[in-house]
Amino acid sequence: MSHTPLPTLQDVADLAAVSTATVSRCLNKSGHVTEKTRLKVQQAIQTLGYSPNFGAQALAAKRTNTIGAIIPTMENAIFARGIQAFQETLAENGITLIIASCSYRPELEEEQIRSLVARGADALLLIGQPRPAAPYQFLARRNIPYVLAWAHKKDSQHCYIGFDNQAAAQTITRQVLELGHRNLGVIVGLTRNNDRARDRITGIEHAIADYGAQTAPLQVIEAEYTFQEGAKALDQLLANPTPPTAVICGNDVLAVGAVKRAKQLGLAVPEDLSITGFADIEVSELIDPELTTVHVPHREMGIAAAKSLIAMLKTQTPVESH
Amino acid sequence: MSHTPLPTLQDVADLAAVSTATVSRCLNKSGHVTEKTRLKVQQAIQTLGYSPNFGAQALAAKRTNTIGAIIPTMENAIFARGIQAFQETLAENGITLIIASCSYRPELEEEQIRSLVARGADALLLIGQPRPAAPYQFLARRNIPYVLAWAHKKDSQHCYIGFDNQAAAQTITRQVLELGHRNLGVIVGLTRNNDRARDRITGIEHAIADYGAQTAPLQVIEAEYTFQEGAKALDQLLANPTPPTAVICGNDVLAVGAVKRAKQLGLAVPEDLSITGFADIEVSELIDPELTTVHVPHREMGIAAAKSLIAMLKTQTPVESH
DNA sequence: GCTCCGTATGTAAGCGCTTACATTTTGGTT
DNA sequence: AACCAAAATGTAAGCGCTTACATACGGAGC
Repeated sequence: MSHTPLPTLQDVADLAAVSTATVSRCLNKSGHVTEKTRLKVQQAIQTLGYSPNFGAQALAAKRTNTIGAIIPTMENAIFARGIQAFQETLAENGITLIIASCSYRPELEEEQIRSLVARGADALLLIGQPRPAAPYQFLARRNIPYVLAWAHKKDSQHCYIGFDNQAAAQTITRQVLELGHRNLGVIVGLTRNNDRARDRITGIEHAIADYGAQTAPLQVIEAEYTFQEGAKALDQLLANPTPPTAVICGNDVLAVGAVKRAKQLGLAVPEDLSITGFADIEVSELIDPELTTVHVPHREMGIAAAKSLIAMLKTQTPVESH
Repeated sequence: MSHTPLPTLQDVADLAAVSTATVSRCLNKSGHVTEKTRLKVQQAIQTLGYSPNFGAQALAAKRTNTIGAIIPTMENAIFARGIQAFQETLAENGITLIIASCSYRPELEEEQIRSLVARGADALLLIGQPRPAAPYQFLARRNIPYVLAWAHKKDSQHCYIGFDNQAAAQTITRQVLELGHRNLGVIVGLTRNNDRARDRITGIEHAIADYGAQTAPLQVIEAEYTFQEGAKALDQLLANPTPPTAVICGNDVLAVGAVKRAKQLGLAVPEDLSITGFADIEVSELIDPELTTVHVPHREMGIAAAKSLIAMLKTQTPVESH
């Protein structure tokens, strides 16, 4: 397949009988251009089928209108939903999203940060908090704004978009304790490289401490993000000589797995065994009885993250945490 | 925050006491460079903390090592899983993914195609088939390779990566008919702008025709991709004076919703009412009894799509459909 | 020691756009 | 009609990189 070369700004300028600068000004809605010339230019763009060259634009303007996101994985419904909203909001503002996934591996994430920046990301969305200083320095050096989403911490230099996992876990645990349970079990995601999971455990522990509850030592089982692992974890908890009467799960997927297993074992939920979830993906309403779970506004977080980054890009100043 | 300007190729060249061409050659692993000078250059890059400017590179090299994908939405687990695999495979090959979502709206998709190309996508992944000629012409004009994923059609000029929805639907319907059912109901996703859903209906109809089945007129209900809508659709089917004894669902989400509703109504599944799913997202194993569903290799499709595009980019030639 | 050739390196011309600055046009005042 | 500020447009200098082409180098063959 051979091609006539694509039209350039110059071609448009020639056809419209104006200078390249004027065409550029039309395109970028900057500067003052008469309605008349704007029309001439638009006409020319139409007939030529012109569309700007990305590289040239990026080179000359020193920005790409591109924002990068590095998430553990898109397969997790939690991130998928938030990222979808993030992307929609960016798109509304003429910004393209580039995505990398790091499979919960920090060293990979660090590499991805460099890669996305090298690819021209003007700003970055990162997930969670624990991270060595190097990547932050790298971003600071290049003056690249970023937000830390799905995470929360007060009094930090970073911009967080998220909610307080610890407080939320503490609340739901307290509810369970109010019901009279005094022997809890916990199933959470892998805490290695996942501060969200760790925060939730802390919240649970605090709630228990508040109530002076927990007759037996608190059992905490870590499990991968699948139904099967949730089920296996429940087996482990129940194998204990003094099995818990209530199980707090760190996310809905584990909770659903646990509920399913409990029913297989002939246990009525919540009569025989109380189980709670966390994170509000829609599977939680599927099982019977519907899961008691913590509501997390994923879409809202995605939208907030996008807005913050856009604001930072515009003002070149950091924005307050949410 | 103020900054010393970032180092450029020229800076590296100066420090290493070579020309910019040589540095460029080192970076791109092209041309012949002595081991000795390669080391000098590497050294210089290290000490300067150099990393190439994306825009300049794109402008000069006329490619971005970026591939775009336009999917209806990431919130649908089907696409999330496939796209995740797609992205991983691209990353292994040093290619970045840029994503846009079109919410099942074709006019938006057309706009996104232009947008991603303008953003420098070297190639594109599109979902499904029905699409006016304009976008294809646009891509041809710019010599941008693309694949049509999650779709399938024989003897086409396009490269498809997918499976035959019609055949799959026909197979599962046949299984149901083999069980003796002669009055089926169908719940599918919205067919408007969704050739996959349409193909599935066709497959179901063919199977029914093969068996000369269907005592009553076939009821087909379209429903949005949510559990609730699946449940509502089941209500509609059952409202019929001669309600179906088996329900074929166009996707697992609808099927799960239908199963849940059936149980609420006191119907045993599959004894009183047989229900099948389609697409194999993991929710289908959640409900009890586990759904009979059509297995779809989402990850494999994502990987295949990535490989095909990379190949097309390398050879500048289209690749055969899968 | 000289020629010749293949390989390593240097030179410099763009790639297509943005934007600071220079110039022209416009239209309201006097 | 002449003047002038403000608005519109034009001019042209890069942005940082790749790559075709030119040049330098170094050893084999005579």
